Amino acid sequence: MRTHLCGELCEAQVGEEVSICGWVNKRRDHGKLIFVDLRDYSGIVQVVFDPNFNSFSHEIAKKVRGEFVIKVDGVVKRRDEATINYKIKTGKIEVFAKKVSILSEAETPPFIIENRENVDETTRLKYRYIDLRSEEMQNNLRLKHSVMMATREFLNSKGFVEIETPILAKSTPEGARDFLVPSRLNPGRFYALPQSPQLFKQILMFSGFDRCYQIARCFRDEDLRADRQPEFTQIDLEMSFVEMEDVIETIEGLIYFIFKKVLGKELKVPFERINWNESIEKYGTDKPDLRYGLLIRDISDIFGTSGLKIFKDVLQKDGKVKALVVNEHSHGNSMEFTRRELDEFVNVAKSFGASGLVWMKVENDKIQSPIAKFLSAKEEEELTRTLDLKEKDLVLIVADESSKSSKILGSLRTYIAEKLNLLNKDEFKFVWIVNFPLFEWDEKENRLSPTHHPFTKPDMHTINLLESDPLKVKSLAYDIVLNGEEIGGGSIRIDDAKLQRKIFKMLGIEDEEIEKNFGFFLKSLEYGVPPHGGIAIGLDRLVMLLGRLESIREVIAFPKTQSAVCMLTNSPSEVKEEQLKEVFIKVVDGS
RNA sequence: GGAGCUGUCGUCUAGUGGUUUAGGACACGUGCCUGUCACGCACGAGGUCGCGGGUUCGAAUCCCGUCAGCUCCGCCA
Repeated sequence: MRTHLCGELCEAQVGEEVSICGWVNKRRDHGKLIFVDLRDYSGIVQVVFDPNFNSFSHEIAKKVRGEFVIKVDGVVKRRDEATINYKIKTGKIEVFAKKVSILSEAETPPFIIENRENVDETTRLKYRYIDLRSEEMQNNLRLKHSVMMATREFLNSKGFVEIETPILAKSTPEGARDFLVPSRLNPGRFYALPQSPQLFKQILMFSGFDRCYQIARCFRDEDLRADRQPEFTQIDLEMSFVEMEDVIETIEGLIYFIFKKVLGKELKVPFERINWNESIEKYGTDKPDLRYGLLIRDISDIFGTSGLKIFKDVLQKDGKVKALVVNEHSHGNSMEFTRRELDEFVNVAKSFGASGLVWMKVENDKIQSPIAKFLSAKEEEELTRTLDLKEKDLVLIVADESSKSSKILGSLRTYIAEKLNLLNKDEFKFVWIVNFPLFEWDEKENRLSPTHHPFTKPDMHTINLLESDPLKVKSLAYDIVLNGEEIGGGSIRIDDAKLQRKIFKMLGIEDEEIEKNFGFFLKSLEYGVPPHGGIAIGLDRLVMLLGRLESIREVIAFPKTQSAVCMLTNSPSEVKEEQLKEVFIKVVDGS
């Protein structure tokens, strides 16, 4: 049908007869001459319809409109020096049309493709087939494809086997909310779409595949965010006879390979590592952005004898006074915060759950602050020395329960970094978070819950605390963080049925529930299991960051809105009564 | 479940109680135009101001509710 792609035509084809197909990007009608910019995925080329050259095709070109799909047979000609368009790759040539066929007419498009950046996302999602024609979306999805290709190439070369696991899987009440699928053949029973192929990939290790991976679709029925969709894709892998170091090394190799292959960028490996508690202490989060400083400091000691009620009360209740130092060093240039901006920080901190925020700024070598008059000379001196305060430095202080004050300042840290433009968009800063606690305390349920997941192996150096102080037990889990986004996480898994059962029990799962939900898995652990571990990398997030994009929706062809609706197909939708009957479902309350 | 922001021709937007018969740009239609590439010129068509209620002599504008989209908190083992 065609001999060339629009974007690949160049001076080499001058004089040749070519056939090209594509969408009409733009038509410019000069009465006699008509110019059409023809677009396919490779690029744009100008087609000239000249009545003196071919009057028949010129007549047809009069009817052509934007987004029509046409086929053009013509001759490639070199453009006159004066008419060269240096803005496009094919600007030195043009195609003189001998014959044109309209393959498909098109309604006037709801938006101009080149203008998509300014168009409401709802409209773009409703007409996703048009949005996807844009250079940006083509690039984004092709970028994702390249990452998938590189992943397969790398893992295949390391002895991994790609194995599929069920999409119709088993519901386990642990973890995220499941998407349920009713079973027509088994009335009243349900499959669940997998939140991850976790247990299947472990069992494949028990089956002796040694190493396997899959580019796996995962489903979680939780609320959406800019970086979260109800269905998303993970690079999911599992390895036998390995320790944490082996998995980490494999992933560093994979990420290095992807960046080299896809962006031509050589990353520094190995990546930095931070202990989980250090991450929380210094950055107030388990996914720190290391592209900038703004460290959190514990200044409780300074206020140990303080008469200041807001600090005294917190410290007496075992809380902490913590500070975020915003200084010229981390900012890169001189700064001055207005009263209005300081008030804004207070409000932002409150929106993150702070009961208050105290600010201090150094002006003319004096500390200015709403609490300045309550500070003793000694406290002021210690603050200046401990935090190494210089002229114009700003200190933001939160006093609260230790982890809460860290978390609030961590959120504030991100907010300020964005506001002060501390983020280098071209930098890729990876970091491993290690030494996670095995459990967290679930305030609402009043029981232990796993930090990673219940199959994570405890760090054997701390296993003796399992009974006495379970919250102090560390795990062999690891997260990989890129520019403040968690892009993956994994662990060495429990390979002992007795320990696995004990962990389930500690999580407060009844014996009966354990049998019902995990009986098959506990049994599989009893027939010869290799030490094993793995990791899952969030493919969409990784590609989003690789493409320096703001939203995961930009790397998913047909994403859902924040209320989990597909604007293109209008799913989810109601179904016919008969369909419901077949699967024994009765809608009780649709509201 | 909660907080914030947004909603005006196909698209992007101006309009903060009366001069609005809701204005502009792009797109669209018709005509003219042989070198444009953000083509140009002329004319034209196109709006339940998200929806419902209220306040007012008068509402796109103020108030209440509601819906939708986005960002965030909770949630995401």
